[in-house]
Amino acid sequence: MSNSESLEPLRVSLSPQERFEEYLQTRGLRQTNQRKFLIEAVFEEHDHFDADELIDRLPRRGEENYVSSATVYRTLREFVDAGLLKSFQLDGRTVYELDYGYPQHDHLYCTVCRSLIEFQSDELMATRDQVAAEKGFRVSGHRMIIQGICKDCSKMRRKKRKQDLV
Amino acid sequence: MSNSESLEPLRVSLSPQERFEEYLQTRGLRQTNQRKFLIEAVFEEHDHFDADELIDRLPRRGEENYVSSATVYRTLREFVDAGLLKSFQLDGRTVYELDYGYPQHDHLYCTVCRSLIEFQSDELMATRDQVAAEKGFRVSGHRMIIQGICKDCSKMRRKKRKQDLV
DNA sequence: TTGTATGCAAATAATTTGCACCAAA
DNA sequence: TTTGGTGCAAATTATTTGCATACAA
Repeated sequence: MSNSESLEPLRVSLSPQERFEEYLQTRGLRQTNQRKFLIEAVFEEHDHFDADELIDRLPRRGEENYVSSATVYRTLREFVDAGLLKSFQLDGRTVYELDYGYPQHDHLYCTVCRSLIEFQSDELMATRDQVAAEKGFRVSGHRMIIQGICKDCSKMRRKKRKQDLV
Repeated sequence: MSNSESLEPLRVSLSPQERFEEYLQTRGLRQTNQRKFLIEAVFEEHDHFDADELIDRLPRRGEENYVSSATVYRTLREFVDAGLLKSFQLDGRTVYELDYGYPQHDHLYCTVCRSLIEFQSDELMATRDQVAAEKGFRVSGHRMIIQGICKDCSKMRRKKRKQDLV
Protein backbone atom coordinates (compact mmCIF):
# COMPACT_ATOMS: atom_id res chain seq x y z
CA MET A 1 0.00 0.00 0.00
CA SER A 2 3.03 2.31 -0.25
CA ASN A 3 4.18 4.19 -3.35
CA SER A 4 0.98 6.16 -3.58
CA GLU A 5 1.10 9.65 -5.02
CA SER A 6 -0.13 12.29 -2.61
CA LEU A 7 -1.91 15.61 -2.84
CA GLU A 8 -0.98 18.74 -0.92
CA PRO A 9 -2.44 18.95 2.60
CA LEU A 10 -4.96 21.66 3.42
CA ARG A 11 -4.30 24.28 6.08
CA VAL A 12 -6.43 23.56 9.12
CA SER A 13 -6.75 25.50 12.35
CA LEU A 14 -6.47 22.56 14.70
CA SER A 15 -3.88 19.78 14.62
CA PRO A 16 -5.25 16.26 14.36
CA GLN A 17 -4.34 15.80 18.02
CA GLU A 18 -6.28 18.89 19.07
CA ARG A 19 -9.18 17.97 16.90
CA PHE A 20 -9.33 14.49 18.44
CA GLU A 21 -9.13 15.94 21.96
CA GLU A 22 -12.13 18.05 21.13
CA TYR A 23 -13.97 14.98 19.84
CA LEU A 24 -13.19 13.04 22.99
CA GLN A 25 -14.19 15.84 25.33
CA THR A 26 -17.55 16.50 23.71
CA ARG A 27 -18.40 12.84 24.29
CA GLY A 28 -16.98 12.40 27.75
CA LEU A 29 -14.31 10.01 26.49
CA ARG A 30 -10.78 9.84 27.80
CA GLN A 31 -7.37 10.79 26.57
CA THR A 32 -5.16 7.80 27.04
CA ASN A 33 -1.52 7.15 26.23
CA GLN A 34 -2.56 4.62 23.60
CA ARG A 35 -4.75 7.11 21.80
CA LYS A 36 -2.08 9.81 21.89
CA PHE A 37 0.53 7.40 20.64
CA LEU A 38 -1.64 6.04 17.84
CA ILE A 39 -2.66 9.41 16.53
CA GLU A 40 1.00 10.32 16.14
CA ALA A 41 1.86 7.04 14.51
CA VAL A 42 -0.97 7.42 12.04
CA PHE A 43 -0.38 11.05 11.10
CA GLU A 44 3.38 10.85 10.70
CA GLU A 45 2.87 8.78 7.53
CA HIS A 46 0.81 10.33 4.76
CA ASP A 47 -0.13 7.08 3.20
CA HIS A 48 -2.77 4.43 2.83
CA PHE A 49 -2.57 1.54 5.24
CA ASP A 50 -4.59 -1.24 6.79
CA ALA A 51 -4.74 -2.32 10.42
CA ASP A 52 -2.18 -5.03 9.88
CA GLU A 53 0.39 -2.72 8.31
CA LEU A 54 -0.05 -0.23 11.11
CA ILE A 55 0.36 -2.90 13.79
CA ASP A 56 3.51 -4.06 12.03
CA ARG A 57 5.28 -0.76 12.43
CA LEU A 58 4.16 -0.29 16.04
CA PRO A 59 6.12 -1.53 19.10
CA ARG A 60 5.76 -5.25 19.82
CA ARG A 61 4.31 -6.82 22.90
CA GLY A 62 6.68 -6.19 25.80
CA GLU A 63 8.25 -3.10 24.20
CA GLU A 64 7.54 0.44 25.32
CA ASN A 65 4.32 1.97 24.00
CA TYR A 66 2.94 -1.41 22.97
CA VAL A 67 -0.73 -1.21 22.00
CA SER A 68 -2.78 -4.39 21.64
CA SER A 69 -4.34 -5.05 18.25
CA ALA A 70 -7.80 -4.96 19.77
CA THR A 71 -7.10 -1.39 20.81
CA VAL A 72 -5.65 -0.55 17.42
CA TYR A 73 -8.84 -1.73 15.73
CA ARG A 74 -11.01 0.09 18.25
CA THR A 75 -9.02 3.28 17.90
CA LEU A 76 -8.99 3.26 14.12
CA ARG A 77 -12.76 3.19 14.19
CA GLU A 78 -12.78 6.12 16.57
CA PHE A 79 -10.50 8.07 14.27
CA VAL A 80 -12.97 7.47 11.46
CA ASP A 81 -15.87 8.57 13.67
CA ALA A 82 -13.93 11.65 14.62
CA GLY A 83 -13.38 12.52 10.96
CA LEU A 84 -9.62 12.10 11.20
CA LEU A 85 -9.46 9.10 8.89
CA LYS A 86 -11.52 7.68 6.08
CA SER A 87 -11.81 3.98 5.43
CA PHE A 88 -12.82 1.86 2.49
CA GLN A 89 -12.66 -1.74 1.36
CA LEU A 90 -10.07 -2.94 -1.12
CA ASP A 91 -9.48 -6.60 -1.94
CA GLY A 92 -11.33 -7.56 1.22
CA ARG A 93 -9.22 -5.51 3.63
CA THR A 94 -10.20 -2.24 5.27
CA VAL A 95 -7.89 0.50 4.02
CA TYR A 96 -7.46 3.75 5.93
CA GLU A 97 -6.25 7.12 4.76
CA LEU A 98 -5.94 10.58 6.25
CA ASP A 99 -9.04 12.66 5.97
CA TYR A 100 -8.66 15.59 8.36
CA GLY A 101 -6.62 18.34 6.75
CA TYR A 102 -6.61 16.49 3.47
CA PRO A 103 -8.53 17.39 0.32
CA GLN A 104 -11.38 15.25 -0.99
CA HIS A 105 -10.14 12.86 -3.67
CA ASP A 106 -10.60 9.50 -5.35
CA HIS A 107 -8.25 6.74 -6.43
CA LEU A 108 -6.72 4.91 -9.31
CA TYR A 109 -5.78 1.41 -8.17
CA CYS A 110 -3.02 -0.44 -9.97
CA THR A 111 -3.81 -4.14 -9.92
CA VAL A 112 -0.19 -5.00 -10.64
CA CYS A 113 1.77 -3.10 -7.98
CA ARG A 114 -1.32 -2.55 -5.81
CA SER A 115 -0.58 1.12 -5.34
CA LEU A 116 -3.25 3.77 -4.96
CA ILE A 117 -2.90 6.99 -6.93
CA GLU A 118 -5.02 9.91 -5.81
CA PHE A 119 -6.87 12.29 -8.10
CA GLN A 120 -9.29 15.15 -7.79
CA SER A 121 -12.05 15.84 -10.27
CA ASP A 122 -14.68 18.52 -10.06
CA GLU A 123 -16.49 16.93 -12.98
CA LEU A 124 -16.84 13.73 -11.00
CA MET A 125 -18.44 15.60 -8.13
CA ALA A 126 -20.76 17.44 -10.50
CA THR A 127 -21.82 14.19 -12.16
CA ARG A 128 -22.37 12.59 -8.79
CA ASP A 129 -24.62 15.38 -7.58
CA GLN A 130 -26.56 15.51 -10.81
CA VAL A 131 -27.22 11.77 -10.89
CA ALA A 132 -28.32 11.86 -7.27
CA ALA A 133 -30.60 14.83 -7.84
CA GLU A 134 -32.32 13.02 -10.71
CA LYS A 135 -33.14 10.12 -8.39
CA GLY A 136 -34.17 12.27 -5.45
CA PHE A 137 -31.24 10.85 -3.51
CA ARG A 138 -29.63 12.75 -0.65
CA VAL A 139 -25.85 12.27 -1.01
CA SER A 140 -23.65 11.79 2.02
CA GLY A 141 -20.55 10.64 0.16
CA HIS A 142 -19.19 8.39 -2.53
CA ARG A 143 -16.38 6.04 -3.37
CA MET A 144 -14.84 5.88 -6.83
CA ILE A 145 -12.00 3.55 -7.63
CA ILE A 146 -10.61 3.22 -11.12
CA GLN A 147 -8.81 -0.08 -11.59
CA GLY A 148 -6.15 -0.77 -14.16
CA ILE A 149 -2.42 -0.66 -14.68
CA CYS A 150 -0.31 2.34 -13.74
CA LYS A 151 2.23 4.00 -16.00
CA ASP A 152 5.26 2.34 -14.44
CA CYS A 153 3.77 -1.13 -14.50
CA SER A 154 2.75 -0.67 -18.13
CA LYS A 155 6.32 0.25 -19.01
CA MET A 156 7.62 -2.76 -17.20
CA ARG A 157 5.23 -5.05 -19.00
CA ARG A 158 6.32 -3.71 -22.35
CA LYS A 159 9.93 -4.25 -21.42
CA LYS A 160 9.18 -7.74 -20.22
CA ARG A 161 7.37 -8.65 -23.41
CA LYS A 162 10.38 -7.50 -25.43
CA GLN A 163 12.70 -9.60 -23.30
CA ASP A 164 10.46 -12.61 -23.70
CA LEU A 165 10.77 -12.30 -27.46
CA VAL A 166 14.58 -12.45 -27.38
CA MET B 1 -30.42 -6.36 -0.95
CA SER B 2 -33.84 -6.40 -2.59
CA ASN B 3 -35.83 -3.36 -3.71
CA SER B 4 -33.20 -2.26 -6.14
CA GLU B 5 -34.28 -0.45 -9.27
CA SER B 6 -33.24 -2.19 -12.45
CA LEU B 7 -32.26 -1.20 -15.95
CA GLU B 8 -33.50 -2.84 -19.13
CA PRO B 9 -31.58 -5.94 -20.19
CA LEU B 10 -29.60 -5.92 -23.43
CA ARG B 11 -30.34 -8.34 -26.27
CA VAL B 12 -27.65 -10.99 -26.43
CA SER B 13 -27.23 -13.82 -28.90
CA LEU B 14 -26.52 -16.56 -26.35
CA SER B 15 -28.45 -17.32 -23.18
CA PRO B 16 -26.44 -17.24 -19.97
CA GLN B 17 -26.62 -21.03 -19.93
CA GLU B 18 -25.22 -21.32 -23.45
CA ARG B 19 -22.59 -18.76 -22.76
CA PHE B 20 -21.45 -20.65 -19.66
CA GLU B 21 -21.39 -23.94 -21.57
CA GLU B 22 -19.08 -22.32 -24.05
CA TYR B 23 -16.87 -21.08 -21.23
CA LEU B 24 -16.69 -24.53 -19.68
CA GLN B 25 -15.95 -26.28 -22.94
CA THR B 26 -13.12 -23.99 -23.97
CA ARG B 27 -11.42 -24.81 -20.68
CA GLY B 28 -12.14 -28.50 -20.50
CA LEU B 29 -14.40 -28.05 -17.48
CA ARG B 30 -17.55 -30.04 -16.85
CA GLN B 31 -21.23 -29.39 -16.96
CA THR B 32 -22.64 -30.61 -13.70
CA ASN B 33 -26.14 -30.60 -12.28
CA GLN B 34 -25.04 -28.15 -9.63
CA ARG B 35 -23.74 -25.68 -12.19
CA LYS B 36 -26.88 -25.96 -14.30
CA PHE B 37 -29.08 -25.53 -11.28
CA LEU B 38 -27.16 -22.55 -9.94
CA ILE B 39 -27.11 -20.66 -13.18
CA GLU B 40 -30.90 -20.89 -13.32
CA ALA B 41 -31.29 -19.86 -9.72
CA VAL B 42 -29.04 -16.86 -10.22
CA PHE B 43 -30.54 -15.63 -13.48
CA GLU B 44 -34.18 -15.98 -12.52
CA GLU B 45 -33.77 -13.05 -10.11
CA HIS B 46 -32.56 -9.79 -11.57
CA ASP B 47 -31.20 -8.47 -8.34
CA HIS B 48 -28.16 -7.93 -6.20
CA PHE B 49 -27.34 -10.67 -3.75
CA ASP B 50 -24.56 -12.13 -1.67
CA ALA B 51 -23.58 -15.76 -1.24
CA ASP B 52 -25.56 -16.04 1.96
CA GLU B 53 -28.78 -14.72 0.46
CA LEU B 54 -28.44 -17.07 -2.49
CA ILE B 55 -27.83 -20.08 -0.24
CA ASP B 56 -30.90 -19.11 1.76
CA ARG B 57 -33.25 -19.44 -1.18
CA LEU B 58 -31.68 -22.68 -2.41
CA PRO B 59 -32.80 -26.19 -1.30
CA ARG B 60 -31.52 -27.27 2.12
CA ARG B 61 -29.28 -30.19 2.88
CA GLY B 62 -31.22 -33.38 2.26
CA GLU B 63 -33.66 -31.77 -0.18
CA GLU B 64 -33.56 -32.28 -3.93
CA ASN B 65 -31.02 -30.19 -5.81
CA TYR B 66 -29.12 -29.32 -2.64
CA VAL B 67 -25.79 -27.64 -3.37
CA SER B 68 -23.18 -27.28 -0.65
CA SER B 69 -22.11 -23.76 0.24
CA ALA B 70 -18.54 -24.56 -0.74
CA THR B 71 -19.81 -25.29 -4.23
CA VAL B 72 -21.94 -22.15 -4.23
CA TYR B 73 -18.89 -20.04 -3.42
CA ARG B 74 -16.78 -21.86 -5.99
CA THR B 75 -19.43 -21.52 -8.66
CA LEU B 76 -20.08 -17.84 -8.03
CA ARG B 77 -16.41 -17.20 -8.69
CA GLU B 78 -16.64 -19.16 -11.92
CA PHE B 79 -19.62 -17.11 -13.01
CA VAL B 80 -17.58 -13.99 -12.46
CA ASP B 81 -14.66 -15.45 -14.41
CA ALA B 82 -17.04 -16.39 -17.19
CA GLY B 83 -18.33 -12.82 -17.36
CA LEU B 84 -21.84 -13.81 -16.27
CA LEU B 85 -21.72 -11.96 -12.96
CA LYS B 86 -19.88 -9.00 -11.53
CA SER B 87 -18.93 -8.78 -7.89
CA PHE B 88 -17.98 -5.98 -5.55
CA GLN B 89 -17.55 -5.34 -1.85
CA LEU B 90 -20.22 -3.61 0.21
CA ASP B 91 -20.15 -3.38 3.99
CA GLY B 92 -17.62 -6.17 4.05
CA ARG B 93 -19.68 -8.69 2.07
CA THR B 94 -19.16 -9.68 -1.53
CA VAL B 95 -22.18 -8.59 -3.55
CA TYR B 96 -22.98 -10.13 -6.92
CA GLU B 97 -25.06 -8.81 -9.77
CA LEU B 98 -25.86 -9.89 -13.32
CA ASP B 99 -23.34 -8.77 -15.88
CA TYR B 100 -23.97 -10.81 -19.00
CA GLY B 101 -26.76 -9.27 -21.05
CA TYR B 102 -26.91 -6.33 -18.73
CA PRO B 103 -25.74 -2.77 -19.43
CA GLN B 104 -22.75 -1.21 -17.67
CA HIS B 105 -23.89 0.85 -14.69
CA ASP B 106 -23.03 2.16 -11.25
CA HIS B 107 -24.91 2.40 -7.95
CA LEU B 108 -26.50 4.66 -5.42
CA TYR B 109 -26.48 2.93 -2.05
CA CYS B 110 -29.07 3.89 0.53
CA THR B 111 -27.54 3.53 3.97
CA VAL B 112 -30.99 3.39 5.57
CA CYS B 113 -32.79 0.64 3.65
CA ARG B 114 -29.54 -0.77 2.21
CA SER B 115 -30.94 -0.91 -1.30
CA LEU B 116 -28.86 -0.41 -4.41
CA ILE B 117 -30.19 1.84 -7.14
CA GLU B 118 -28.58 1.56 -10.55
CA PHE B 119 -27.69 4.44 -12.82
CA GLN B 120 -25.89 4.98 -16.07
CA SER B 121 -23.81 8.02 -16.83
CA ASP B 122 -21.78 8.69 -19.93
CA GLU B 123 -20.23 11.70 -18.24
CA LEU B 124 -18.89 9.45 -15.51
CA MET B 125 -17.22 7.23 -18.08
CA ALA B 126 -15.78 10.24 -19.89
CA THR B 127 -14.40 11.66 -16.65
CA ARG B 128 -12.93 8.31 -15.73
CA ASP B 129 -11.12 7.94 -19.04
CA GLN B 130 -9.86 11.49 -18.99
CA VAL B 131 -8.48 11.23 -15.46
CA ALA B 132 -6.78 7.96 -16.32
CA ALA B 133 -5.30 9.36 -19.52
CA GLU B 134 -3.80 12.28 -17.60
CA LYS B 135 -1.98 9.85 -15.29
CA GLY B 136 -0.91 7.46 -18.04
CA PHE B 137 -3.09 4.80 -16.45
CA ARG B 138 -4.52 1.93 -18.48
CA VAL B 139 -8.11 1.43 -17.29
CA SER B 140 -9.60 -2.02 -16.94
CA GLY B 141 -12.69 -1.01 -14.98
CA HIS B 142 -14.01 1.05 -12.14
CA ARG B 143 -16.39 0.99 -9.21
CA MET B 144 -18.45 4.00 -8.23
CA ILE B 145 -20.86 3.92 -5.32
CA ILE B 146 -22.73 7.01 -4.19
CA GLN B 147 -23.86 6.68 -0.59
CA GLY B 148 -26.73 8.56 0.97
CA ILE B 149 -30.45 8.31 1.61
CA CYS B 150 -32.93 7.34 -1.07
CA LYS B 151 -36.11 9.23 -1.86
CA ASP B 152 -38.42 6.88 0.05
CA CYS B 153 -36.29 6.82 3.17
CA SER B 154 -36.02 10.61 3.10
CA LYS B 155 -39.79 10.85 3.01
CA MET B 156 -40.12 8.46 5.88
CA ARG B 157 -37.63 10.40 7.94
CA ARG B 158 -39.53 13.61 7.38
CA LYS B 159 -42.74 11.89 8.40
CA LYS B 160 -41.06 10.45 11.46
CA ARG B 161 -39.70 13.82 12.51
CA LYS B 162 -43.16 15.31 12.25
CA GLN B 163 -44.59 12.51 14.37
CA ASP B 164 -41.87 12.99 16.93
CA LEU B 165 -42.90 16.62 17.28
CA VAL B 166 -46.52 15.74 18.07
C1' DT C 1 -11.01 -44.79 -17.27
C1' DT C 2 -9.33 -40.42 -15.84
C1' DG C 3 -9.27 -36.41 -13.93
C1' DT C 4 -12.59 -32.81 -12.48
C1' DA C 5 -16.31 -31.61 -9.16
C1' DT C 6 -18.58 -32.00 -4.91
C1' DG C 7 -19.63 -32.35 0.10
C1' DC C 8 -17.97 -32.21 4.43
C1' DA C 9 -15.50 -30.45 7.97
C1' DA C 10 -11.55 -28.10 9.30
C1' DA C 11 -8.70 -24.06 8.35
C1' DT C 12 -8.21 -19.07 7.41
C1' DA C 13 -8.12 -14.18 7.99
C1' DA C 14 -9.65 -10.10 9.61
C1' DT C 15 -12.12 -8.28 13.14
C1' DT C 16 -14.94 -8.07 17.19
C1' DT C 17 -16.19 -9.10 21.86
C1' DG C 18 -16.37 -10.70 26.95
C1' DC C 19 -14.24 -9.99 30.92
C1' DA C 20 -11.04 -8.93 34.68
C1' DC C 21 -8.01 -5.42 35.67
C1' DC C 22 -6.18 -0.52 35.01
C1' DA C 23 -6.37 4.27 35.00
C1' DA C 24 -8.25 9.02 33.58
C1' DA C 25 -11.12 12.68 35.42
C1' DT D 1 -14.28 6.91 43.27
C1' DT D 2 -16.45 6.14 39.22
C1' DT D 3 -16.77 4.85 34.63
C1' DG D 4 -14.43 4.37 30.50
C1' DG D 5 -10.16 1.89 28.46
C1' DT D 6 -7.04 -1.84 27.71
C1' DG D 7 -5.02 -6.43 27.05
C1' DC D 8 -5.86 -11.05 26.49
C1' DA D 9 -7.96 -14.77 24.60
C1' DA D 10 -11.95 -16.62 22.76
C1' DA D 11 -15.71 -15.82 19.50
C1' DT D 12 -17.37 -14.31 14.96
C1' DT D 13 -18.10 -14.06 10.07
C1' DA D 14 -17.38 -14.88 5.53
C1' DT D 15 -14.91 -17.60 2.76
C1' DT D 16 -11.40 -21.02 1.35
C1' DT D 17 -9.22 -25.44 1.38
C1' DG D 18 -7.87 -30.56 2.09
C1' DC D 19 -9.41 -34.74 1.22
C1' DA D 20 -12.16 -38.83 0.15
C1' DT D 21 -15.72 -39.89 -2.86
C1' DA D 22 -18.82 -39.21 -6.93
C1' DC D 23 -19.42 -38.47 -11.62
C1' DA D 24 -18.92 -36.28 -16.47
C1' DA D 25 -16.52 -37.01 -20.70
